[in-house]
Amino acid sequence: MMNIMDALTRLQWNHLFSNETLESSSVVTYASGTMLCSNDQHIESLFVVLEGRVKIYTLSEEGKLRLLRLKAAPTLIGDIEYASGRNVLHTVEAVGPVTCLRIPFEALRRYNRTVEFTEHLLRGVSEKLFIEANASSNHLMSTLEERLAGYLISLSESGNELFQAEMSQLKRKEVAEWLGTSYRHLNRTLQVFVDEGLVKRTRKEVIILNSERLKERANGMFYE
Amino acid sequence: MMNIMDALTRLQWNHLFSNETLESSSVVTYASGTMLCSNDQHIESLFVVLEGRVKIYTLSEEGKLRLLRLKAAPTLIGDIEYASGRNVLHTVEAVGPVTCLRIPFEALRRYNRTVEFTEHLLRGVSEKLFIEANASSNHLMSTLEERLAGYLISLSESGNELFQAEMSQLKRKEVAEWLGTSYRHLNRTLQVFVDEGLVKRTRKEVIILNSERLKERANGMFYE
DNA sequence: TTAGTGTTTGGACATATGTCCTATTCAAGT
DNA sequence: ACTTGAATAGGACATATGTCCAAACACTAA
Repeated sequence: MMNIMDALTRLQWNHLFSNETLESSSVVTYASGTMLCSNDQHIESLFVVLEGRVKIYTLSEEGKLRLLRLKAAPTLIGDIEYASGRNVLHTVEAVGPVTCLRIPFEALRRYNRTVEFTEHLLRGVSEKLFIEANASSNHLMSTLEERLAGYLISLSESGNELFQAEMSQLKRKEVAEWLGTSYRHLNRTLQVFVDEGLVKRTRKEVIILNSERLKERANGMFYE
Repeated sequence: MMNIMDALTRLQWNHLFSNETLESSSVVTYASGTMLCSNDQHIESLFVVLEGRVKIYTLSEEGKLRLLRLKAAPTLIGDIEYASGRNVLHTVEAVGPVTCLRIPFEALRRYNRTVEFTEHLLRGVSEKLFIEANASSNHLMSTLEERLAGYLISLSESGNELFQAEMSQLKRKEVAEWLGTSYRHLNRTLQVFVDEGLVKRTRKEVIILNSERLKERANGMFYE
């Protein structure tokens, strides 16, 4: 059983929550595959993901999946909903076992309306907005070739460890979902790069052969 | 010359700013077409748009325009950048004369770190995130036919006055930019609706003939 | 009027991407 | 060693959308 205060201290988030708030909270553990919250549902707690990784996506009515991100701890889940009072924007699912601190919104409203905490939320939400907006622009303005090249480059460049930790080891199908395209088309585009000698493809992985030219293909696209 | 306090009181935003903050601020007026801030630039002030309308968009390096929204006062500009410390996310341009209260970030940092104000920003930013995320999902998951039908329906339904006020009277070209498509393709799709008798098209406007079937075509798409 | 400029309309064509299917390959289990 | 199921690979075809262009129309200013 993990010690909450230690965990929060490690993240330097210990000053964010009042004692009353923490007393109203609980540590929860989710098995792989569990949904912490799902699309359009009501939500009543903030989750502080302390350990493990989560998958964030939206599922449309027709069943299409839009994968937004794989995120490693620490992350806040439910901050957007707490701030806006709306239903859940993106579904969050545990990838492997996940430990979180679950804090009821009610406790936050009662015991935690401090400037520090609110500013923390604000920073987090605006950061998310930046990522979402950029992803959306990129998607709108560039072709899969550019985005795929960008993805491969982003995985290989140093100084991008966070992205790498979170977004490498996606399965091919997940990469397609993340890039917002079909599995078929991802393969097709990969093959183009293979034909041009930019990458080599084994059954398990893609190896960059010519990162110079691949980066040109990415045309400025870079994820972080 | 407008009275700031009156204007803020009318919006019920008077309690948000301290006296020191307001003393560091100034009222500015922009002529139509002026950029309040532009893409990727540094910004040092928050703008409270008190009167007029602004156009929010991003301009890619290649010169492609992505129109996000036409927004009427009251709106905050620069909140996202203030919260995240990043450069400007979206360009904002005056459509017609615009009056704002300009508040230096520095003043906010010094004299305005209250819970009320921070929560106000937080609500605003998360609201923007919702809109952005939905727009982006819609775009990704649906065809222009659905989005255009959705746009037309959204303009015609009652109970959607805010959207109508902000988004009607776009020129055809702007509609295309907003829907994220080419002028050509917008016309093509419009023609499909004409051929099916769903709408009538004069040189200046589009008139809905069969809102029933048009709504079916929208397939749930609705803007507000 | 005439010229000039911007807006609307639509043809012709190229291309990015999706859908549907079928092999093939690999890994895990019985 | 067989079977089964997931994951990879790619053919064939349909379609949504972009690009480039030219004609028709409308509005303004000289």
